[in-house]
Order: sequence, then structure tokens, then C-alpha cells
Amino acid sequence: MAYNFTEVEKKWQNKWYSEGTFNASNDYSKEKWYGLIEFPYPSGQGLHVGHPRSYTALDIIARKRRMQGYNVLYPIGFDAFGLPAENYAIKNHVHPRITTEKNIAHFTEQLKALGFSFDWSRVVNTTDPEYYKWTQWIFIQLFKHGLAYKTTMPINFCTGCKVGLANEEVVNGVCERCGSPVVQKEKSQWMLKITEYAQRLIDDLDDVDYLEKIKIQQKNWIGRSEGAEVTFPIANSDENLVVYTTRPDTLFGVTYMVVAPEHPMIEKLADKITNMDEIKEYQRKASLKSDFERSELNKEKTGVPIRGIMAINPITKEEIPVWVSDYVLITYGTGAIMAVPAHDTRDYEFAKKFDISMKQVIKGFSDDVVCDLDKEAFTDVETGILINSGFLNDLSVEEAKKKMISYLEENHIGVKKVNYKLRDWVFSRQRYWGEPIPMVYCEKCGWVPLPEEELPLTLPDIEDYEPGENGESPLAKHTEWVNTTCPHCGGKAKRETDTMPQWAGSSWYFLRYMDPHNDKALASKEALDYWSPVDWYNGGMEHTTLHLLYSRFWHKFLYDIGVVPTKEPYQKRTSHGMILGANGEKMSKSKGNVINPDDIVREFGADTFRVYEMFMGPFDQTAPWSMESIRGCGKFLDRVWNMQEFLVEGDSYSPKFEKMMHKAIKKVSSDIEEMKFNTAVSTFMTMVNEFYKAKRINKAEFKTFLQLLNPFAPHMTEELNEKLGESKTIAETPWPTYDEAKTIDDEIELPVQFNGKLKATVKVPMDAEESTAKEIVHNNETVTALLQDKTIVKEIYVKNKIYNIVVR
RNA sequence: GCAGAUGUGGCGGAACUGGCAGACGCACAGGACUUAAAAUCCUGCGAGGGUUAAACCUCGUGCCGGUUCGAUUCCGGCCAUCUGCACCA
Repeated sequence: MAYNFTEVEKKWQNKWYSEGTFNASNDYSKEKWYGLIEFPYPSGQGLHVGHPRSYTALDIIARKRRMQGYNVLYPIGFDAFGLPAENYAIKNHVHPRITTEKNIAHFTEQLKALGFSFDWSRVVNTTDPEYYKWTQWIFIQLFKHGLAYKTTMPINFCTGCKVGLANEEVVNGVCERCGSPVVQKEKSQWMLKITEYAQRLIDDLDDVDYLEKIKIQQKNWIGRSEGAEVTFPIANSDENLVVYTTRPDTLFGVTYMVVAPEHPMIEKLADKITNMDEIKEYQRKASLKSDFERSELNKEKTGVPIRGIMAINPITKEEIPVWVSDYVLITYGTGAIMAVPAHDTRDYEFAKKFDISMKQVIKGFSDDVVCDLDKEAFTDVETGILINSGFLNDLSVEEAKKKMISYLEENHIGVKKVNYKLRDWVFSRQRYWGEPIPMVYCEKCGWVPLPEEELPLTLPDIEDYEPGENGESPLAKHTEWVNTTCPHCGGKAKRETDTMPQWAGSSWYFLRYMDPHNDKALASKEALDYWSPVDWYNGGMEHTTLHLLYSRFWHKFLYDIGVVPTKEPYQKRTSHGMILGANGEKMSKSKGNVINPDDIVREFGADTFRVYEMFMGPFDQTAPWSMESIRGCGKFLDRVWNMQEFLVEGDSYSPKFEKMMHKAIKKVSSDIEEMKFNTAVSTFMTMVNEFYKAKRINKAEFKTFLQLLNPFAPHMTEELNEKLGESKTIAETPWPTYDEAKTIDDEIELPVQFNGKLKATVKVPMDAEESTAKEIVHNNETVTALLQDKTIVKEIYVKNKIYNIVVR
């Protein structure tokens, strides 16, 4: 009879979720395993087919771990604050709480229909006051430890909507929603000092098991560089221009300086500058661009010379011109650079464009290495030798750097300096749908945190989600909420009206899962000690630099104040590739290539969906969706179901399949650990093909096969297991084991090559010695025939791999 | 621009640590079953040459070059595509 996936899947899901089959145990004596997936943002579109890729992968590992005897925590929750809900509210005047509730209900239904073994008793929701109470609590601790501060930062400001915009909402310099021009506007913002943790965020990567490319991305994002800060006096004034450079060795080659348009020196020296109007105009234009646009557009360099002032090279005492250009960013280093056009690509382009002189101070190690300054900058750091550089002449770049830094320090014109590209975290949002920042401003006492017993500071219910005139948060209009008393002196005070970014709630959610209903602490000490750290965290590569870094930062802070027991939150981090539309492009409504998971479950069932997502390609790489291929996975599962037809009795593996069974257990077990799910599925397919060829499978073989397949296709395998008359479900059985000796073949097909080209294969015993192999090879007819008119030069034998004969 | 990744048949992909390139699946073609179709089962399937059929020969893992008995794999240089870039999540 045909397999009715709809009925069977419902049956098992009802059982699992009503009985709480997969809920983590509070028995802290058992060995634990904590698997984590990035909790979804419950968008109005519902689940995306990309979500189940990651969830199925860790579900497979979680199910395997349970069978291996671990107490498994595999939780789920919702990261529900965010921009889409707020924009929807502005447009349709529906409170974000209502849409969020609705969306969460929809997501829950969809996730349950896929049969994930989540612990549904521990669901967290970042918008729940009982949850964000602790997000606020962490913020207050950060503030108390001096890691949260206010500063003025530029934001994208839409001149039409009068609202601060995310970079994503700015398209070609105009607002995505209304099309009005977007400008950079200064705004006082809460910042978190993540830079204080920069070095530790790099160093502690050594202690965790992250994919190498994730570590590299994180390190590059933090962007540590060693160099020097050098002070250039401004001629005929008391002002100095301090620059940061990673190339102090090139100080003799400086031919001009550049300051960022926002550099304060311009204001200070305004009375000396003779072309102030020109500079003001340039600053205005630059203020329209974001940092990103500036570096993106740097093919066409722009800039204006600052007339009336000259800087003095502290080493050569030469007077050099100062320019203003937006290729220098105020947010990195000191906002000013010394330019060495002969040895830096960006400086070179700028100097070429504005016809500024260049001075070569490094040459190639040998005369073969050409340095042609008419064509390009010479940037070979590895082998370069200093020239035209006084006391640095003939040194290598590395030596010259060291010598110059000591010279700078001895003469008090510069210091060695480590710099990071990482910037502090802008933590304020002028938005409604976020956690209120639990701070109060008092004229007398300044910024005062709310007393912890007053948390949570709940988000007030409002009906107008539009921002205020000057881009303040919608909360600013609600004076009855804003006006309060100072917790410190009792005087008049105002609440902070900005809210937290979505990153806040997702920076610590994995801790809450450990003890989600605790109202005394974010989680109990016992729960934290037992479950920490997360053993395996899988998520998108796109979260590598922001979410992952932010949550590591928070965790380290919580470790420092004694809240959590580990320095790092995640022991292991892997990532999955994106699922693209059938046309190879990212799925989007506008492209019409979106696949709805509900349709797939309805047409093919959850098991087929799961197997297909695991089979479609290497887990960590992008893969296009294919309706044809998913059908193939459905066919495979039907073939599994139909194996019942030739099932025979048997308590142990039959001799015919014994090797195959042991090999398969080994292969599937290791493939799951290495996330090579696609090859695990192909192993299952090959096994099924073998059973079909023999038209026979015995009960012992079938049982093991079902156990191995269970994490991938849990519904069908449990159903088949029940039909076998087993009293225990597969989930209650131990993961199959194999005997290494039984995975090894007695005899192998050894390829025989002539000059590296395959000419024959011979059968040799496993691990045959060279003499044995040689004898067998030379007795082979094809080989003797080919050797007729040839001379053997050399013979190469690699045990169990190859026999290569080099002939003339 | 900076950073990370990817490139193998008509398509998705496999290949352990440098050792038979194309496992497994899709599509396609042929056959069995059927009044017929679908489903199912079986067989074939990189390109070119060769053969009644086979054997066999040549080419082939983005491009150019190198190391090696042997390179999809290692090295150097290019090209193309995808992802992220700090207020999307």
C-alpha cells in the first residue's frame, strides 16, 4: 500500500509534541549536549525554505546525540523586535504586538509540521517583557561598568519621512520608502564599548572550534593593525596634525597630508585657511555620503587642497600641503593620514588625479623587480629595501618600521600604536518596536539607570508609530511616559526614548533557554553551569561579523562580572549556505521565485522536504532549489517504504550485506559529524539500490537502516519501526555501532597506470606488500602486452592506492 | 573598494591525506508491466574518434603557467560568479 505521509506525520508530531518527547531533562547528572540554531525573525511572509536547512541539520545531530545517550537541549524561540513589524504598523496601523503574535503562531505551526525535535517548553520571545527585562538588566550592568556611553554620531536621515534610516533603507542616496534625499544627521546615541574587548575577541578564537573562514572573517572585521601615531606640526601655528600609519617606514616619502571632511582641525584653523568656502562646500557634499559609499566610490577620488596652511614632516622638516578628502574616514584612526603616493594605492590614485609629487623610498630587492611610478604604486612589503630615507637606508620594511618607531618615541614625535577597524556599537534606534533603554536623564544627576527592581521597563502601548519631527523615537511624543522622576534624587527627569537594536535580544538568548522561566535571574547558576557553553551553534555566514561578534562581546562581559561560567558562549560554530531560487538567484517576491514551505510539506511531506534539503548540495554552500530533485527524494522514501514487501526474518546481518551495513554505519555516523549530509543521503540511496537488486532485506538490516535514517526522516522511520512490531520507538534505541574490522575489504581493485594513465586494474589482497603486488601486476595479460616493446624506467607502488609503471 | 567564498557532464553534485574523474540524484532515451497513460521495475547515459558489437584511442574538472611518476586536489598569475560591509535580520 502507498505511504500516506500526511497521516503518518501528523500522528508522530501529535505524539512528540503532546508528550514532550524531546524536551531536555533537568537531570544534571547526565552528560549534556546543547545544540543551537539562530532563532528566526517571525516575518509576515512565514517560514522561508532557507530556515529548515539549518534546523534540519542540527535536528539530525540532536536526534543522533539523544540516541547516543546525551541529555540534549535543542531549543527554539523568536527574535521578534524589528523594522518590518514597525514599518507594517506605520502603514496599516496595526500594533506590532498583534502582528508579531500572529506571525509567531504561524511560524510555530510551520515548524511543528516539519517535525523538528525542538523543546517547545522553553520557547523564548525577545518581545516578551519577562524576557527583555533581562536584556535591560544587562544594559544597566554595561552602563554601570562604563561600557555604555552617549555620543554624537551621524545617522542616515530621510528628509521626507523625517526618520533615521537603516543603510538598507537607503537606495542610491534616497529613501527606499518615499524617494526623498537622505542626509547624514548628527544624533546623540547610546554606544557600547565593544572596542574595549577587541583584543580578547581575537585572542579567544584560539580556544573555540569555529570554521576557519569564520575566524578569519571575525579577525578581519576587528582589523587589528600595528603602526604608529605621528605628530605633524602645522607651520606658523601651535596646532598639530596627528596621523595613524601602519607604514612608519615610509615617513621620508610623505608628499602631502589628508584630513577627513569632518576633521576638527579645519574649524580650529579657519582664520588661516584662505579657501574656506570651497572647503565648506566639499564638506557639505561629503555629508551626503555614508562611509560605505565613500569607499565604494573611491574609483573617482575627490578632494580640495586646504590653502593657507602647511604641515611639517617631523623627520625631514619639509613643508607639505594638506588636503581634505572623503577617502579618509573620520571613524578610523585619527581621521587624518600622511600620504605616501609612491607606496600606497589609494594615495597614488589621488596624487595622480591632482598632480601631486611622489617620492620613492622603497625599491625592489633585486633589479628584476620593477618599480614604475608612471604606472602604479610600489607596494611590495615583503622584499622591499629602503632608499632615499636617511638613517633607514638599506633596511628591509620590517626593520625600518621598528627603527622608525623607536626614533619617533625617543624624539617624542610619535608612539607605537595598535589600531582596530572595529568601531563601538551604535546601540540606539529612533524606533518604537524595540526594548526601551532603561535610562533616565536628570538635569542634576545626568544619566541614571532605573533601579533593577523596576524592570522590566515595559514598552508603552501607543497608536502612532510615526517618528517625531526631528527623527526622535515615536516614544518621545508620549510625554506622560517620558516625564518621570529621577531614581537618584527624586527630581524631575525624562526617560530615554530611543530603543535598543534588534541585536540586543539575540546577543544572549541562548542563555535564557537554559532556564527560560526564571524570574530571579536571567538563568540560575546551576542551569548556566550545566548547560554552558553551547556545544554546537549553526547559522548563516551573514551573521559572522555582527551577531556573532556582538554576542561574544556580551558574553565576555557577563563572564567578567561573574554571571556566566565560560569566556566564550559557543564551543563550535558552523554555517550553512543559502538556498537560492530555481533560477540561481536569491529568492524574492519581486523575482517571483519564492518557494513556500507549506506547499512543499503538503505535496511531498516533511520527511521528503528534510531529506531533499540535506541532499541538495554541500551544507555550507549555496544551492538552487529544484522541484525535480525533490521529487527524486520522495521516490527514494517510497522505495524505503516498499522494502517491507521483501522483508525477511533475521536477527543478524546476512553475510551478503554484513560489510555494507558496517561500512554504512561508519560512513553515516562520520558524515553527520562533518555535516556532509548530502553524501550520507547518497549512502542511504546506494543501500536501498542494493536491497532492491537482491530483492531481500532482513529484519536486522532493516532495523539498523531505519535507525540511521531516522534523524533525516523521523516520521516514516518511526512508522516502519512500529510496523515491525518493536516496543520501543527508534528515538529510544541506541545509535548503531560498527566493527572496524568488518568495514575493511579483503581484496581491492588496484589501478595500474602507465606513465600516470590508467591501463588496467588488478585484484590484490588488502595491504599487499610491494613484492606481492608486483607479481600480480606483472602476471596481468594487459600489462604484459603493453610491456612488449617498452623499457621500464621506474615502478611506483602506493599500498591500496596505485601501481604506476613509468616506461619509455 | 575591503573582506570571505565558489567555479567538475544537459542540471544538483561525488572523489579520504596528491592516486581509477563523474558516486548518488534529476533530466533524457530504450525496455518490461498496462487496452492506454501515470506510477512502478530494469537498462543506458561526459565529448570526439573507432567497431556489426566490443576492444581500443584522443580530449576533458573556469583560463594560462609551474611542481610531480601522477594534479579537480599543491604553488604562481588571471577571469567570472555569489555573500557581507556596522540602523535588514
